[in-house]
Amino acid sequence: MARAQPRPRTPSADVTGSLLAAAGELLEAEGQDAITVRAVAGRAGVAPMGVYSRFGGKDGLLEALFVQGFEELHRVINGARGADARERLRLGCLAYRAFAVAHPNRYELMFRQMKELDLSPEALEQAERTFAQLVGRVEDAQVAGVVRPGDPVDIAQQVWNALHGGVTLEGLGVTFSADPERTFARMVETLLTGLASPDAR
Amino acid sequence: MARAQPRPRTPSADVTGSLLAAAGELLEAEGQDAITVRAVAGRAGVAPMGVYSRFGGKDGLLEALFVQGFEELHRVINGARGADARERLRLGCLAYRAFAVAHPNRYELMFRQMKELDLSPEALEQAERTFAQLVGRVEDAQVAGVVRPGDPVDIAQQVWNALHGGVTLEGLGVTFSADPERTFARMVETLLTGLASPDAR
DNA sequence: CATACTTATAGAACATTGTTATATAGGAGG
DNA sequence: CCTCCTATATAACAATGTTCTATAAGTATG
Repeated sequence: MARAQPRPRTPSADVTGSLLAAAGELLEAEGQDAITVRAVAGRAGVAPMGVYSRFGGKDGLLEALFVQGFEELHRVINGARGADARERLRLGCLAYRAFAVAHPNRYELMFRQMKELDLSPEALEQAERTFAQLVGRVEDAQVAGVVRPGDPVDIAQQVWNALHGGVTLEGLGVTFSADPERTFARMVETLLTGLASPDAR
Repeated sequence: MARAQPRPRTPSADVTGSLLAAAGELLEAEGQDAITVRAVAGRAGVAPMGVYSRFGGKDGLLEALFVQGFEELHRVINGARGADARERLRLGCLAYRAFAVAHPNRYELMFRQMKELDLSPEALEQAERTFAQLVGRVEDAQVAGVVRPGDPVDIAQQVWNALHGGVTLEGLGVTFSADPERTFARMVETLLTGLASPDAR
């Protein structure tokens, strides 16, 4: 009997995972602008509607990539070990850059989305956990006497400012130094040296 | 035939200036995303085509805003005066932040466009002039003996990294410190203190 | 097992954007 | 006065995020 042609449907049960994986691949390979609803859905083998039913729209998909990114960043920093507190703080900073260099498009997305879309509390919490990691290493360095006393959050913010600026400018390709990695490492040393002496003000 | 003047007849109004002004107003008021070809042309009272005949497209318009921004940033830093070389470097850093805080959307555009569109050599030169300004203040501080010897470009890059990161994170609203301006000022002090001692490596 | 109901998905449609093509108004030159 | 050229306005085109609608797949119910 001549029935109307049935519409092909995706047998895969893990549509959410397929979409997220497709978006991640597009992001790493071609950058954030390559993430279009149609491109992601096409790569995942589903219709564009899937992005809306599963993630509530493109923004939800980007937020999922944002959270993934901070989870990975947290892992990378956590993997930086050192003999003493100063070294752990220093290597944590270098690990921060290593992540950004290894995943430039992901890093860019993480901080661009921070402004463009209003993130859910859960997503923000993941970012805050990563910052708390830095605060913890600062506190350890204070206890060890290699970083001056004072609000560790304020000091960690100073460090984060410098780290973020360094990887951002390097990612933009607007570094004027010949060896950005070395300049970054020196900047971290400069900060640690400056933080070793009491606040001048 | 060939005319002596390339543009013998000017339109009744300064269309180029009107478009640029309209784009600047939209940028400052509503941010970069508000800059659409139709919105800019409408505000300037001309047809969308004007953006293409005058600026070669939206990218040309954004580049003009980019150049304007670096010109203004250069002026603001240049206006920062101080009693000695260290103070001039310090106040230059604070002036950098003052510009970014006063024109957050403009600042964001300046650094976003640096990646997204390939800028003309003239536009890049304006940005490099602004960086050279910072290098000059570093050199003066080296001569005065308040910044360690070494490649001034490398040291200026360290400083610029920190400045850019500070204003970027503040602009994103992801500062964890209670008083971002104070944290920024302290970060500059930390850097200057660290740069006062010879390179540890 | 068969039927009715719910849910998820495919495909099309809509609004907005940057861009390009086409037609027209308004001087400049002869 | 007529013709040509430039600039502008209008319209059309392609891509994108989003919404709408019909229907296939799945689930409960008798």
